[in-house]
Amino acid sequence: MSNVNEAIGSAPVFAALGDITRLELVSRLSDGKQHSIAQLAEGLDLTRQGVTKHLHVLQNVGVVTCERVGRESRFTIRPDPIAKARDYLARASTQWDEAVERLRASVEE
Amino acid sequence: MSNVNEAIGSAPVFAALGDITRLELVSRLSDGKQHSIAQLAEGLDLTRQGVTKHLHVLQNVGVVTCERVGRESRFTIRPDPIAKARDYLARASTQWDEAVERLRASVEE
DNA sequence: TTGAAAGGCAACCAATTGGTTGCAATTCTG
DNA sequence: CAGAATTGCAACCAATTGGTTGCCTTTCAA
Repeated sequence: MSNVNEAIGSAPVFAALGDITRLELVSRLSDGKQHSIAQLAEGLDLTRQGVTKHLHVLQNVGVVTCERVGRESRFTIRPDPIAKARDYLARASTQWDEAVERLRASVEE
Repeated sequence: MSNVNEAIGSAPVFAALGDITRLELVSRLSDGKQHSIAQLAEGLDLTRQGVTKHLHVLQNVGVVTCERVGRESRFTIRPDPIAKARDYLARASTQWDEAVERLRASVEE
């Protein structure tokens, strides 16, 4: 995939991570285990429905998946999208690192 | 700074990057050079004011800075916030990598 | 000096977001 | 079975977002 397409592919993931509550949810899910909604809502200062909405946002960009088990909805983190976003930022950093280095060199030459 | 505070500190940066137009602007600014608004707006399918608003969003989270020179506003990328966000994602990845590894080990033991 | 270029500011608008409440449905458990 | 737990769905709401247009100011250049 081209760089630019990976960029626009990562934008929705960044948007999903751009909320403190969702970042907290991702953090709680980072143990790799399955968590029910009630479990994830615990201690957060908003209603269960609010948490549900945030989980759906994360699900829509593929950061988490959901599996219904009995009366529970169990959410699990899905590594790939975040890894892609991470790699994108890593390459972006390298890009301006090198650019700045070239600028410095051309000034000092 | 604690991990959780770095997380909530990165949330606004993620939010700022969670838009295709702004991601494109960051990309154009990744050459480390200064760019005027008119220059950055070129080729984008929205008005100059639209671009200005996006630049302000990026400026508010510290991703870019602005310097007025003559009649131009020159924007420059500012590495730090993106680097912080990158590091946060890197640590998050490591975190669930290790967690998943521990889970796998405990299942197979 | 006069016109064009670059940008700031404010008002306005539709769509989205983040949140709520109420209620119905399913599933577990004593 | 009866009640509690867990969730889904829909309606509703205020605030934010992403975008526009119109107009004014500053600055550059012929």
